[in-house]
Amino acid sequence: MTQRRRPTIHEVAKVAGVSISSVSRALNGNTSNADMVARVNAAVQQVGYVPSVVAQSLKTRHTGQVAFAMEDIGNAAYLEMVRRIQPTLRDVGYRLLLHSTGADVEDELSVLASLSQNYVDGLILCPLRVTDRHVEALRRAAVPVVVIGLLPDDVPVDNVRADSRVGARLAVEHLAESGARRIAFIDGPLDTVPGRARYDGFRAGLATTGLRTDDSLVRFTDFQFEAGRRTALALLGEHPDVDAVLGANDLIAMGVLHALRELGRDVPGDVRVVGMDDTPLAATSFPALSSVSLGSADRGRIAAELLLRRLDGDDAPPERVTVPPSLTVRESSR
Amino acid sequence: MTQRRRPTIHEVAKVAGVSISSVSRALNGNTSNADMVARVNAAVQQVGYVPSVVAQSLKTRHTGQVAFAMEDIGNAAYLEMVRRIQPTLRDVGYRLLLHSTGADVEDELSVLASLSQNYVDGLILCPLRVTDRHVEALRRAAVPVVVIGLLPDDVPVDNVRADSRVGARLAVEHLAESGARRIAFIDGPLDTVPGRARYDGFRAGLATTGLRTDDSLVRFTDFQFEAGRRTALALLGEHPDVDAVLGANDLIAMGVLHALRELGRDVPGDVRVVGMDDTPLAATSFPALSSVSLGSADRGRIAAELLLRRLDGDDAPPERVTVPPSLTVRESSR
DNA sequence: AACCGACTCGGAAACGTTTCCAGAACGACG
DNA sequence: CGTCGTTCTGGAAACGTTTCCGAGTCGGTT
Repeated sequence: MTQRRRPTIHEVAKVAGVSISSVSRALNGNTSNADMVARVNAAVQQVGYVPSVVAQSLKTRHTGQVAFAMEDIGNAAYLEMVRRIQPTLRDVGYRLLLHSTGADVEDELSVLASLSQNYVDGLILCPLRVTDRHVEALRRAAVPVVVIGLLPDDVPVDNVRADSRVGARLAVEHLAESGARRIAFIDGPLDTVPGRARYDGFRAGLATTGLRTDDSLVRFTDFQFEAGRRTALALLGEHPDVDAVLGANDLIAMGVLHALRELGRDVPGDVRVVGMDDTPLAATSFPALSSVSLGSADRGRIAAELLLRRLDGDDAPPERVTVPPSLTVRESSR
Repeated sequence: MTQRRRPTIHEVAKVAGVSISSVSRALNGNTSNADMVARVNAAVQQVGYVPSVVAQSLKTRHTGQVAFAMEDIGNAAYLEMVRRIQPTLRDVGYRLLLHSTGADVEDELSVLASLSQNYVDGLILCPLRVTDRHVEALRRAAVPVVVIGLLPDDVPVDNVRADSRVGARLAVEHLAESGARRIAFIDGPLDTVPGRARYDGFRAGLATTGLRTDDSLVRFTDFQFEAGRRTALALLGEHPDVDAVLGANDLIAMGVLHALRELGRDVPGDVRVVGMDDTPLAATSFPALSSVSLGSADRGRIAAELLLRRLDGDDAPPERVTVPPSLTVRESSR
């Protein structure tokens, strides 16, 4: 490997026979003399010059980079977000940095703190939960931040949220309309933001449809397939009269489908099932799973757009966008 | 927002009453005088100093960043890779940049070219296919590159590959051992690297098990769920005697499962099904899908480790690692 | 007591850009 | 023909670090 030093703007200037300031101007379109531009371009070609983004960043004080931080990219919801955030940013020339915090609150905070190092121009953050220290860190963040998820009203930061409360209510109303009377709910942990919101939405749905609230039909477990399966087996054993189950996410709902199959109950004939998040799992399961989409892709796109506005210098007051949920009915509840 | 300028090493030096060189040395552990270190640290605390990584990068000529480029992060195989690459790099202080090239060869090449801008210290690349221009670009890449996927032998670049040929053979041998005699294969496009390798592996498996090769039982379609389902419906209509189907990935195999269900054929009683890639889909489908893992997570981890070695200055000849496939047998072929 | 080596510290020069500023060139106008 | 305004160019100063180099201090050896 020939360890030749890569050419700088000085080489170009020498070859073109002009000053480095003229080279810079020609390359950045700040010159009108066509002859100068042509000479510089020729010299650039000749020496194979490529600007150093690091030096540019140092001088211009922006990096052309944006970070996205979330718990685990393996989570389908975050994955959908990345898939929309990346092209949105890329189209206007930003690079995307990924931070998987791995469910570690300290790690989340250290990402926020590290923003002072100025290695990115902005951040999109999906916090697991929002502590006082988060609020403090968000207040003094060195660059614009957009938070995807619930956020106290007084935190001066752009915010995009899903409405999983309404989402859960939608699911319950749909199940009730299609004839279900004994609707069970398998939720995630109640001390997480989505777990809580979905529980509230479930009860709200029961209330609006006039169904009786029976907390013995509600279980809290992890947002995982096996957890959903085992919990469903137990629940259905104790309450054979259940005629519909709402899973707090698609993985749980898939577990429920498995459990029902093991118990020999027909879906949707005996029991209807609905999941949440509307991941690719839902469309390919058998029977195909009805699911409430919480608009992950949209949330990602909107967050990216909000951030881009800030990076453009917009200093309007922070915005709060709520993406409405939508239910896709498939065979599991038809 | 108080637009106060963030403090530099000069502020720290002034407050501590020492020179900027001493501050730099103290912060980088190049000084032994405990008193100096203490004073500098105190000053750092007092003014709230955080080093500028951009300035550091300019001076030290490395950025602490690594890029990972692939077609689409939505693909489960790439997703698994990212999930292992990120922590591996993070543990030694590197940040990860994501490039989804979106099946665009030009975009892939432009990523390679952009390496000359020196915004990353290294790259992990999963090329769709390897053209002459790729080879040329890889040869003159400005920073170390590790390629995940097939690569001509003479390209001087670290390389990690799966062995989907052996993977497909494994699947066929397993199906034959469990009693299948008429094994069909639904492959992806034959002009893609994995499509070709899996086809070869399928035929090799038939050969080693002594089963007759019948190309009317092989179909080429897209690596997608719907494609798999429709192709399976057609295939099984024409050949009702098929007693096993290998899908070239899990999505195709899921489509096959659906098709069999629509046709009222029992799995695995009437027809056994095996997929490839061993994605999360496989474990949650019903019946749970047997699948050949091509070691995406391992490939990601190994690629990251190889790259780290290069970044550490290792200039040994390029390495070539092949990750062996492994079959996980689940209900769909038991 | 003088000298020598080891060690520490400050000054200054990089790293590769952008941009401010001042001067040169030049046409136009009085 | 002199002056003024405009346009273009080159020099030089940043941006915020790291690191080289030389000067100074100090303890130990002859």
